[in-house]
Amino acid sequence: MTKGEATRALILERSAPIFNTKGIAGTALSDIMEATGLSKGALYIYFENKEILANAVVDYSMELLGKKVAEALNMQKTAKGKLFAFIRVFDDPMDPPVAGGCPMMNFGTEADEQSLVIKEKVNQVVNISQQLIADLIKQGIKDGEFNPDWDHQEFATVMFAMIEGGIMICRANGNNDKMKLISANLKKTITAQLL
Amino acid sequence: MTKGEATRALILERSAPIFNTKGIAGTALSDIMEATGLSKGALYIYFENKEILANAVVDYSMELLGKKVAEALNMQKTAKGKLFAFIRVFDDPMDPPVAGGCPMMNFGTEADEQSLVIKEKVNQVVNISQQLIADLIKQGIKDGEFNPDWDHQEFATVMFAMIEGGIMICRANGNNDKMKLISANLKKTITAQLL
Amino acid sequence: MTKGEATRALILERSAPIFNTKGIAGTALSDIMEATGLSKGALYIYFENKEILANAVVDYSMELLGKKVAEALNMQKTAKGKLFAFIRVFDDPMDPPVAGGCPMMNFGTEADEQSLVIKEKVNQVVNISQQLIADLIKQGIKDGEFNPDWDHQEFATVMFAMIEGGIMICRANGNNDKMKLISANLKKTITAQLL
Amino acid sequence: MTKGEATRALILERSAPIFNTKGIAGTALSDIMEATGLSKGALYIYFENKEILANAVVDYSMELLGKKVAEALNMQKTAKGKLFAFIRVFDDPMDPPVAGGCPMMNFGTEADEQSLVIKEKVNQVVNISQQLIADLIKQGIKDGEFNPDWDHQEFATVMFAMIEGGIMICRANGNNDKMKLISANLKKTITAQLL
DNA sequence: TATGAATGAGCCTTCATTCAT
DNA sequence: TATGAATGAAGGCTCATTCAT
Repeated sequence: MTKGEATRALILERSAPIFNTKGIAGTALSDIMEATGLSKGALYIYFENKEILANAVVDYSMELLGKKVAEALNMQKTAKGKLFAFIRVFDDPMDPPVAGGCPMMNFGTEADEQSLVIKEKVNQVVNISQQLIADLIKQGIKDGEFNPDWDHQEFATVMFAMIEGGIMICRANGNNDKMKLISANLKKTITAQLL
Repeated sequence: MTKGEATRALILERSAPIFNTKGIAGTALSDIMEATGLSKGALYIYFENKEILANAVVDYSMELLGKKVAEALNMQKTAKGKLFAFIRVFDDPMDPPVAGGCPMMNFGTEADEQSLVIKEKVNQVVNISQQLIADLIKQGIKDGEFNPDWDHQEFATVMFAMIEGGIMICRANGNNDKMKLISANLKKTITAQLL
Repeated sequence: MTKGEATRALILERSAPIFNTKGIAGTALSDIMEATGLSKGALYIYFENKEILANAVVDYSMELLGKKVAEALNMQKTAKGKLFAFIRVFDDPMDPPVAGGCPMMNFGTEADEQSLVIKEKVNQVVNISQQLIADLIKQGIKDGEFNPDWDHQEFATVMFAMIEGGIMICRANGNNDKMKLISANLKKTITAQLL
Repeated sequence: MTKGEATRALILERSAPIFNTKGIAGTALSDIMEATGLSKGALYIYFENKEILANAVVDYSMELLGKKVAEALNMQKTAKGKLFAFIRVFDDPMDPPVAGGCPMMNFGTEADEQSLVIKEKVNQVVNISQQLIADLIKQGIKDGEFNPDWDHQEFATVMFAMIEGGIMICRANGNNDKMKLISANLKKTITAQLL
């Protein structure tokens, strides 16, 4: 990794929590200068403009989230284990896998009518996430782990919605209480489908 | 209503969808001037500064949402009817009860680390909403409509999370497909608790 | 004239010599702030951006030049008198009719490959100027003042080119010496065509 | 020519049309980096700063123009031939001897109140050009080619002014039409002085 | 009550310049 | 000789806010 590549990586790493926290419109380049210790001019060496930086930060945050999920899932063998691990990744919204909250929700709500590019990035991750859950269940059914009549597509959407809604509630509340309820409920439903 | 009160109401009415759509940081006073047809000076007569206007807009949006829910619920007699009506209010995220999307999610994610005042307003509505659902179930149980063993507190949170998560998915997708799945699932669960 | 109109006029008046002297690219908004005593924000009330201001300044300068020429010509009765008056307007390139030099040459050379809008504005004034000279001669011929065989179209172009070239020479030299030669030569040619 | 000298020459060659086209203020070092394929640091090895580069480019452009004129004149024997050749060099302002337009006019108008050094360089070339024409005529008179009463100093200035003014008109017009008129007129005047 | 002229801080961006490698 | 990472001043522009009218 050349020095330039290291600086580029540093910028992404340090900007991501800021964008995720303050929003894209609410983040000033001066915030990023402060967080990185770089001059304004240096930022423009690596990112043509703020919009391009914002897009790169969204990509970075989504990839980071994906890695955290993959890591957690890889440590499990069974479908049930993997589903429970997925839930655990999002179990603690006050200390989330990507600093600042859920990037899907944060960037999604802001981009809704601001940036088509980011809206589409969010859309893809939202879809992939549900598909991942659905695929886990399908595999579990194939392995004789789950009830073959379980509607995996429906449950994937319900589970993903419950997690995202739970994040939203907990960040409003300022505590994780409601997420505990939700993850318990999800685990109960999953367990009920075990053969 | 004096002329002044009418102007104040007009400002709130016209600004609400803009703030809800573009976010608070992303909304300029010039946007509101354009939407209301008022001069900059006039806005400052009714609202001391942008922050105070934003707070008032959040209140207005939450009240509007509350009214839409109350209206829908008042047309129903049974607890089941009221729960179904609640779901229907949020059934169409692409044409939501408050223009621009769900104000709880939109203002909540932005305010998360920006404005404690708005964060607290959102928190209250989030809690009241769950409480409303829980109370409907409690009443339904008292009236002999629902299974008395139903955990109303848990379901209230689950249902609210599923709706909010569903809104988030649908706005990312750009269509209501997944919300149909979710509301069908919710109705199925509710029906299952009927005596 | 409202206060706003007065301010707008002031901005044009004070910016014109600066743009004409330093060029459009070379003129900073801070130069105009200083010259007008206005704040940056105030300039943007009257002109959407620098390009629009520059275009307005070009218009203003060309109109000013046109007025100076018209004024000088209106004081003369004969075609010869008017032609001589035209020459006199440009007789003193070190103290030109529009402060900073000839706006046709200054804006024309800069706009050449920078701004199609200004290039076209300059083109029009360049053509109108030659046409004005040609028309004066035509009128003089009609009035029996000039030799009817005089090629007025050719002379109009030659005279205009000599004046513009003369301005360029004199501003390079830093004195009006060569312009004296040129205007004497022009007057000689004109006189030679008198009947 | 060492490699360093070659690089220095390359920079001048490639920058000249850019400076001549976009102006000195309007040319960024990044334009020159792109045109030369060199890094920022490399440019600073050969030219201490932008001003010194600009001065060198002006010198280079003027020398290039001088060479083109000398070449054209050397192919002619008679004074008339040389004068006609001089005119031909400037005959096609849309495809001028130095790419981007006449450097005397372009650099002259910009430098007028910006750079005394460049203003003086332009002044010298403007004077030398007229002197060259005057000397050609003087030689023609001495050789018995031209009428000895011809005011060579006056005509030199008139001819030079007409050419420069013609260039300005044609670049505004976007075509060479008026230059044809002007060069025909000049040739007619010269021919009239032949013995 | 309402306007609109004006401000100034702050934003994004560009650019000439420097310097370690 | 040449690179490219980095700087910081300055440029154009936006925007919340003020205030005389």
